[in-house]
Formats: sequence, C-alpha cells, structure tokens
Amino acid sequence: MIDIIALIQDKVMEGVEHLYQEKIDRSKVALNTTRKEFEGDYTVVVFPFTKAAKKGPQQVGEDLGQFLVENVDQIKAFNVIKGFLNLVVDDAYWKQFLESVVNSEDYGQHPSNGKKIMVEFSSPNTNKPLHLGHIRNILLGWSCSRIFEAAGYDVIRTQIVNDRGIHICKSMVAWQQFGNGETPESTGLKGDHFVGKYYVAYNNEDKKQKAALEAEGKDKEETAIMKSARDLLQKWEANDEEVRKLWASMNGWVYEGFNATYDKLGVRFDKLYYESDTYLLGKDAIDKGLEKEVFYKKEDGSVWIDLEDAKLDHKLVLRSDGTSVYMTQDIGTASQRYDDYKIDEMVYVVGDEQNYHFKVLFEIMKRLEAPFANGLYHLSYGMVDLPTGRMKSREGTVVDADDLVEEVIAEAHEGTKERGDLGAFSEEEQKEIIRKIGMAALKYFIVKVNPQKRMVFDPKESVDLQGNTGPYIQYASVRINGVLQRAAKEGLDFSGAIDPSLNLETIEKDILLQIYEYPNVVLNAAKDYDPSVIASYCYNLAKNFNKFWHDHSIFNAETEAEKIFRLKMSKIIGYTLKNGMDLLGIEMPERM
RNA sequence: GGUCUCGUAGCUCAGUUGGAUAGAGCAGCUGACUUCUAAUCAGCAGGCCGCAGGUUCGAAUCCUGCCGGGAUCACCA
Repeated sequence: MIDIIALIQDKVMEGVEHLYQEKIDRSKVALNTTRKEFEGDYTVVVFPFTKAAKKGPQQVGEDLGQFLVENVDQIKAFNVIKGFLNLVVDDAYWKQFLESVVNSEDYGQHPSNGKKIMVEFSSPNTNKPLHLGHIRNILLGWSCSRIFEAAGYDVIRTQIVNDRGIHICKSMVAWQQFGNGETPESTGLKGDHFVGKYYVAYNNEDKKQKAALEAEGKDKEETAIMKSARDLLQKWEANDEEVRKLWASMNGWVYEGFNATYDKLGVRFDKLYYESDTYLLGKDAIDKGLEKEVFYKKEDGSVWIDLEDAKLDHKLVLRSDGTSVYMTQDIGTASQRYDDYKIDEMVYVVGDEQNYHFKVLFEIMKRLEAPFANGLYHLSYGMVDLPTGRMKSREGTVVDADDLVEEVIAEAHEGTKERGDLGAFSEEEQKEIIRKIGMAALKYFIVKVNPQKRMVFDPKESVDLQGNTGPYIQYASVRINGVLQRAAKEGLDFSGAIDPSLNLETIEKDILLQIYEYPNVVLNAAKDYDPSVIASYCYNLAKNFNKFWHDHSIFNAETEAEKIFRLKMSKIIGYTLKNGMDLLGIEMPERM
C-alpha cells in the first residue's frame, strides 16, 4: 500500500521544483486533511511557495493542482480556495486501502523497533489504601505502556514499592498499641484498608498527645507515639527481628489489598522494586562522581552537586553522616534497572510536584555519563481536584480507589437497567458486561485529559454514559458486533472484492481517511507520552461511525455491492475501536 | 522572591511541525425510534482563545512583559 501522504509531499516538492525551479524543504509542505466545508481529502497550504513562484497563492494553487493531477494517479481532482489547494483522492485508492486492512485484526500494531523501555508507575507508600490520585497515575502508566507496545517497543512495567520509612512505622506502632492482635482476616477488612485504619489511629493519637503537651506548655512535636514510631524505624534499620516480622506482615496485608485493586483496574507489573532493597543503593555512584569531580564534598562531609549552570542550583546527594537521601537512591535504582534489563529508555510516571527532582536526577545521570541518561523521561501529570477543591486527607475528602470503582459499576448497573439489552445473558455474564461499562466510564474520563494538565474529577460526570465517554465508544463497537453477528447468522459472505464502480459516500470516505491515520496516531501518542491522543481519536471514530450508522442502513443498502462494502467498513472500524480502547486499558463488551 | 507550569463557551475538555469562518461533550431549548440497539442522530443557543505588545502572508499555537491559579526551591520522601 502506497503511503498517500508521503506521496503527495514528494510530488509537491517535485512540482514546485519543476514549475518554479526552486528546491523546497519537506517541512515546508504542510499537509492537512481537508475541512468538512470544502471538497477534497487532503489540503496543501501553498503560501510557503509563493515567494519562489513569484506568483499569487491562487495561481500557485492552480499550477500545483494541475501538476499533481497530471503526475499522481491517485489524485483525480483539485480546487483552490484562498491559498489552500484541496486535493481529491480517487475512491479506488480508499477501496484498495480498505481491502488491505480488512483482515488485520491487530491493525495499528507496529513491528518491533528493537528498543526496550521500562515504565514505572503507581509506586505507592504502604501505609494506606490507593486513592484517586493513584488511579490517574496507574491508568496513565498502564496506557502508556500499552501504547509503547503498539508502537513496537519491548515494555517492562515496574513500580518502586515504598515499603520502608516512618510512614509504615506509624501504622505499626498504632497496631501495637491499639490492635489487640487484629488481622484483616479477623476483621474482614481489605488488607490495605486495615493498615490504613491504623495509620489514621496513629494520627488521631498523635493529635491528642500534641494537645495534651501544648496544654502543659511543652514542645508539642515530641509526642510519645512519635517517639515510638521513630524508635521502630531505628530498630528496623538495625534489623531487629521482631520489628522486621511485624513490618513484613503489615506490608503483606497491604500488598494483598493493592493487588486486589490492581486486578480491578486491570493492570499488572513485570517487576517490582522494593525501597527496602534499594534505599542503600547509589553510594558507589556518588564515590565515582566524586572522583570525576561531578560532585564536591563540603567540610562537614556532605556531598553536593553544583547545577547552577543548568539553572538548577546546588543539590545534596549524601548527608554529612554518610547516609542516603532520596536522590542518592534514585541514582542507584536507575543504574540497577539498566543493569537488570539493559533498557534503552525509562519513563517515570510521577506527579508534577516532583518536576524539579527529576530534572535534577536526569541532569546528574548525564554528568555521570550513564549510558541510558538520554533515554530518561518524567511523565509528569497534574493533580486531580474535586469540584469542591483539592483532596485533603486531613479533611477526609480523599476519594478512595476501591470505593470509586464500586460506585462507577453501581452506576453502570443503573444505566443498564434503564437502557440495556442484556436479556440473553446469564447473570454472571451481565455482571461482567456491567463491570466493563463502569470501568470504561471511569478510565476514559481520566485518561481523556492531557496528562500534564491538572484535572477536575466530578464524580457525577465520571459515571456519565452518554456523550464523550467510554460507554459511548463501547456502544459503537456493540452496534458493529450486532451487524457482524447478523451477517454471520445469515451466512452472508462479504469477503469478495469491492465493486470498482461503487461511489463512496462522504462519511464513508471520512471514516477511511481516519482509519488510515490510526497507525500514525499510535506513534504520535508514544512520541508525546500521551494517551489522551488515543482517547480523542477513538471518540471521533465512534462519532463518525454513529453518524454513518444513522444515515446509511447496512443491511438495507440499495445494492449488494454497497452492503458488502459497508460490512467491510464496519469490521475495520470495529477492530480499530477495540485496538484503540485496549491501549487505554478499556475492554469492549459484546452487547450492552 | 527565583524557577517551572496552566489560563479556550455557564461547566468539563479538544485544537497536529503556526494555516481557511476556534471545535466536542455536559447543562438549556427543538426535532427524529413500525428499521442493523435512541447509551444514538439532526438542529438552536452559547467565545475579547486571561490582558498588552512583537515576529509572520497568516498566531489559540512562537517570543517578551503583565495579571490570575498551581507546583517547587529541606542533611523530607
């Protein structure tokens, strides 16, 4: 299949050189799809050539249009409006395109590019359950990892589990003091919620003790429970057997809970890194950096890097007592990952409050001349706000991930009772379909927003099933299933050739152009680390299909040739929607 | 204060390497189910693209300044 876009660009360059004896750069050839109001498929902007031509835009358009029609078989007509050269591509080209993809169920999957990329996402602390902010992180990370796979990368999904530190010690101390030996089993609580309960208990107790200290006129920062937590942290670092045992079992409970949530969200990881294993890493790199004079040592023994020439200030990489900071650990972990997998690229999906941290980290890796330094990327995403403002754990406005999932599924259940057509399914199957619809609503709502932007999460809107939503796109796909199933049932074979004399409707051509673009859309989404590109694409394709469906009956088409053509169209639209939504982590139901 | 980032319809968001009269959805109003699923489709209404300059044949898009929101600038993670 000839790449029509590249072909037009080549011929435009050729045409300008032939007509006006001047070579132009490929980047000067702006090629857009033609706007709806005008006739044509692709539009060349001719303004950039007027200088070379020494003619007005209208004349240049006429010249170039004439040249293209004469020299490119696939272009059968043109018109020029105000400096825009609209080109009409021969229907035969689009029919041939449809034939070439109609049996490619994996349409949009690029061949391997030989590159290995690691995507880190989620990476929660282990002292409380996941919330809405994690959901954005997880969905972005998962979707990007799928997009990279579709773009031809070998992908390794990972997270760094923040399993040690003062936060988990707080939950531990509260459990010791108030737990009476309870477990998730004995209470029927999900593990992460169980541990989170003790984190809350810790904070309540700490607050109480602070108030008491303040009343006595003492330093309110030094509460007894805080001291106990710090004591636990020290014992943990000293490898105290009992403390380690408690730590392991509490983390174990949390992991069970997290895994249940990951399952519900449909994500998994290939490799887990635990902070308890990596928190001491990075010191070798600091030593080497000191030798190379990338770092410098202050009199107190602390080690720093001067990044002022990169507009980044001075940054500590090792404390005066020789212990690591977060940065040290990240330097070490990055190298560890490279050693483990020989990755070409590494993407960190982390909130935008850490933009500065990653700028510094990447700059350090460059100065240390790490072989993967140029493949590092921080996929920074904005915080999720509620219509009432920010989520604040102190004010109890944090939206819990598990509650949210339950809520959207309940809403999908209501919607299905009203509108659904699931009579033919068993209860079990119906539940599964409703789950897919609810999850589609939630996931699409989050992933359709450009990652770098802060977003407002309105729970009411997130469960909408109409308009620019996940279920809208699922509905288009379900309609397609309907026609294809009917075709199968009627024994209708539409594998034959498309009638060469068939005229394409405008909407049919629009759809073919759009599907033609899909593989490029995947590459662009990968290049920009941006799932929202795929989301808009799927929505627009579903919208076009719904219009097509409304305006043109498939089974009651006027001719057999039209019916066959439209069935082929339906099939490829179905694949493309399914493949696109899969890149967002969204599953398609059979019916709804 | 320094650095970074965002600002588009009442609300939530799109808007390709700068291209034609800035687009969707929701909310509001009007129409369309005897038909392959109306979770749909068609229409009306809604805009100083934060403000002011600049670059350009052409700016929501690039540059500068200002205004407004957010983040960050720890021997915290």
